[in-house]
Amino acid sequence: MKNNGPLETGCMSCNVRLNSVFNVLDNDQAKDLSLHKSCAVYKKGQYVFAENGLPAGLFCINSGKIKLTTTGYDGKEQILRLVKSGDIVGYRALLSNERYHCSAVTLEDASICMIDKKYFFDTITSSPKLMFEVVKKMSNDLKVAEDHIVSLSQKSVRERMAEALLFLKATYGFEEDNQTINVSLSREEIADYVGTSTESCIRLLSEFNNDKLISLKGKKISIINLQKLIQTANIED
Amino acid sequence: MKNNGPLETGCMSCNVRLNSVFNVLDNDQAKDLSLHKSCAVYKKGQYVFAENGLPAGLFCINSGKIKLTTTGYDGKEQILRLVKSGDIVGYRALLSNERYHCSAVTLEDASICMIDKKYFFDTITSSPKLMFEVVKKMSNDLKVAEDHIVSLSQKSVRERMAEALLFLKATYGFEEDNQTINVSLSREEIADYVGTSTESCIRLLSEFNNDKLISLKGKKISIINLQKLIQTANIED
DNA sequence: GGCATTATATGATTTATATCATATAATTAT
DNA sequence: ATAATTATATGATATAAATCATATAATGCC
Repeated sequence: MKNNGPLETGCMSCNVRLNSVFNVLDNDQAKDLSLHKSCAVYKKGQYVFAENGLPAGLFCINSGKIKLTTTGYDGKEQILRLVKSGDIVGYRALLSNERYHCSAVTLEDASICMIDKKYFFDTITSSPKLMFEVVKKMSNDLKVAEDHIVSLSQKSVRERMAEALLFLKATYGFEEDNQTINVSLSREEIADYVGTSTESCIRLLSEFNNDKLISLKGKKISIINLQKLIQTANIED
Repeated sequence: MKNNGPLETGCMSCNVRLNSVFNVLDNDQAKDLSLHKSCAVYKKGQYVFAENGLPAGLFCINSGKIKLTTTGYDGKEQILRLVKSGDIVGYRALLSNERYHCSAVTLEDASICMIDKKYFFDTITSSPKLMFEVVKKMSNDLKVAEDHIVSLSQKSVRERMAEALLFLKATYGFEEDNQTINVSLSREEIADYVGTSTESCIRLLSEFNNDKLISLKGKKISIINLQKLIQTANIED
């Protein structure tokens, strides 16, 4: 996969107010915002930002899916978050004035806006509403991370694998057939999210397939028996 | 351990401005703040707040140590964060207007202030400086949580155990002897942080003790060979 | 102060999962 | 198209760590 960098385009088509945190802005604020953002088109596999880089602004996903990934030990990747259109990325390092501690990589072709750093800070400083939206976003990411910690600490790889499929479904939803998870990840990427080896990931997916919990077609995973998958994930209630 | 609830006291002795996030307030703001907080003394093992409860305010640790813990699967505890004096707790649920997703329990006798919810919201809304301090705090907690995810995903229990000791040292520091970690946790609590069984935790501590990386005296753990402990934790550079 | 309970310790056994190995299928490049 | 590379699949083996078991030490309680 070649990385020629994103293709800069105008912002005619993209409406940043569709992005969750910005829908608290009024019309004037939204108009002003569009003057301070630049849109770009990214090919699948391109970096939106990279670990250790300095944030120049806030990224808003207009379309496409993104993984936030960090390099762990012996170069093994860890997928920390999965992001969908409407979401913001790169807000953590930006807000705390740090370097990125993870990279953002597109999982498919994507259209992404960048809002200038200074403008973003001015806007959230003057709009508590927007600030609270961003805070809620970070708060949710923290909660999700801590849930992941509990899962990694206490669940088997098998349970976490089932849980991961439910998480992918919750994040990206189904395709039109109402059963195929609407994202294409390699087995390795799934393993890098679950915290297991690629082989174990492949094996467990095969097993779930044999047990008719899911069905596999290339990278496409369909949930056939949701109830049993939930049981396998050992989700309490 | 009996839980008779915290003992309410006046706020003569405690100075909330010592708390990290509040040192951005000016004198007038700090004076005003002390009118809207109430101090209480907690015995070791008491709950400051409990999972699923609704936040009534923000807690500031004047003295004492706190664990944030959540109940995982089969009732197994997971320690999510360890908090020391000067820190705030309960900010996440408060800011996102949710119920607590973890409990806060004192690890030793503690003196803790609570700042009224409404007053806290008014203050951070009118003081972007304070808001940014709280945001930085949450940002850091998110970073720490994500580092923990990588560790849980990619490291062995043995490595994580060594890492946990270094983490405890980094969080609470040494006692006067300059080698004893300044916190008393049960083996089970350490296991609940590391994500392992109590037996494995005990076994590994014994092993580190035999290998002269640490020395054990009851719940007190001293780091004898920091260099080797770092190696055992497999910390990269 | 002695009894009950809980925490720590350590041994024996089992098991989930990583690792190593090899094969086939699917992409990508030439 | 064909070769080369990468992804997926599955078997065999090794091992870290959980679990079960029992003993001792420490702590809390009447």
